[in-house]
Amino acid sequence: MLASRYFGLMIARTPATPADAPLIAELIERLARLVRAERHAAGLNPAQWDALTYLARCNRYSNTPGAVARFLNATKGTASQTLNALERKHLLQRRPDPESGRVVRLFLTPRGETLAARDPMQELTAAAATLPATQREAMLQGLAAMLTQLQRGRGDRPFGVCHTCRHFRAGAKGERTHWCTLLEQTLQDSDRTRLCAEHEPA
Amino acid sequence: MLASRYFGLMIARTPATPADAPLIAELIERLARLVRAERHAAGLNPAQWDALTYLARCNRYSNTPGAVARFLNATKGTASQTLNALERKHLLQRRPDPESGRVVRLFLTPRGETLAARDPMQELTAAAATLPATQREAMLQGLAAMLTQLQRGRGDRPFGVCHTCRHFRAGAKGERTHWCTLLEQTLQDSDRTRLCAEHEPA
DNA sequence: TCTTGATAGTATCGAGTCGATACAATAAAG
DNA sequence: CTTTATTGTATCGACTCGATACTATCAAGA
Repeated sequence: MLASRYFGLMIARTPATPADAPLIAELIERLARLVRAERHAAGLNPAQWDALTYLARCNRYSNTPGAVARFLNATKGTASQTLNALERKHLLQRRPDPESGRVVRLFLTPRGETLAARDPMQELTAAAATLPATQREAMLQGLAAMLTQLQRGRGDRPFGVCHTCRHFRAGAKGERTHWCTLLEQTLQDSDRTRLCAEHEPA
Repeated sequence: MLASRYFGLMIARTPATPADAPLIAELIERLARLVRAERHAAGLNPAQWDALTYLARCNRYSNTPGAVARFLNATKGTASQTLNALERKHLLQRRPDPESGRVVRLFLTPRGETLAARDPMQELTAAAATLPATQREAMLQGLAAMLTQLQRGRGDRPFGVCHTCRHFRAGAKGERTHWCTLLEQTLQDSDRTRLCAEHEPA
């Protein structure tokens, strides 16, 4: 129990809360703040990095300003401004959707793709990689549980990847195309592991 | 392994990195962003909450603008502006240090103290509290390890509480005063669990 | 068809963050 | 007694962020 003695946040606010719960919250906050500081790099700021790396990782139905806004937990207005900044820096292009006149599609430019691969968050990843495997597993589950619980409390949708979605229908063995029953669209094999704004857990 | 399938961040950047390390990083980021959104409350913004709650929890030698800046991982200039905002809102008072003419001491007003107790981060704490105890323990250790590693990499000091510091000399049993060998000052019992900017692990 | 309403996105405003730079004052060390 | 380091502040420009107001498009019902 070195950790809890080391970072002492002993102010117990509700007696029902276990003593180490506030410590976990504190550590998550401080880690996030550290990465935030790290993410003022390459002329981008944290919000811009978030949007850029989201767009590098979402499937082709989730590359809209609205999806970015929801992913960033920001209002549409705020997200729109961040997208303006990325567009001004020629990392991103807005194009009208051919299907629907009120939808805008976002595409990274080659420069944007290149930059997205250099996300400063890698430092956090590297730190996580040094942990023993069993601990990583416990953290993964714990963090995921915390996130889904908080999101449920806010009533917003949690963003997942296609192949864990209840609208996903895998193609036959060896088949490289799949099907989304919600959008009624063909999915490429590469879409399987991409973030989708319409994701609903199976 | 529901978690890693649910949040698929499959872009392995270095082959040496375990597959779940980026997931952990991603989850920490998203949790932090959620809390950040939550922290636009009571007329304060996240940076102001950070400074306010730090000042509510630090010992009386660490309530300076410089310590706030280091705790927030911000420059002195940025921290100074945040402190301006808090002072304008009458949550905080700057007073010159009687000992040293270039040091400023920060004191929360009664309103500031009251507000600090209503930190929106409590939601994160509540989410952590629902986890099983063994998982909390693993997360605590893992997060602490990640934080210290990142801080070491940046070469900055990690902020701990007095009674884990190598400069701390506990008073005799039942004694309510202690001693700091660095500042050569008496410490009250209540200081034992407060954050100190000069902290060095024992 | 007309109309009402929901949805997707943008523009603008004001307060504030944030790093960078420049600068003041004080303290310490030679 | 002069450097030099430390502590803190002011100002600038780009940007975030929520709030508000707005436009355009689509959808569903009368």
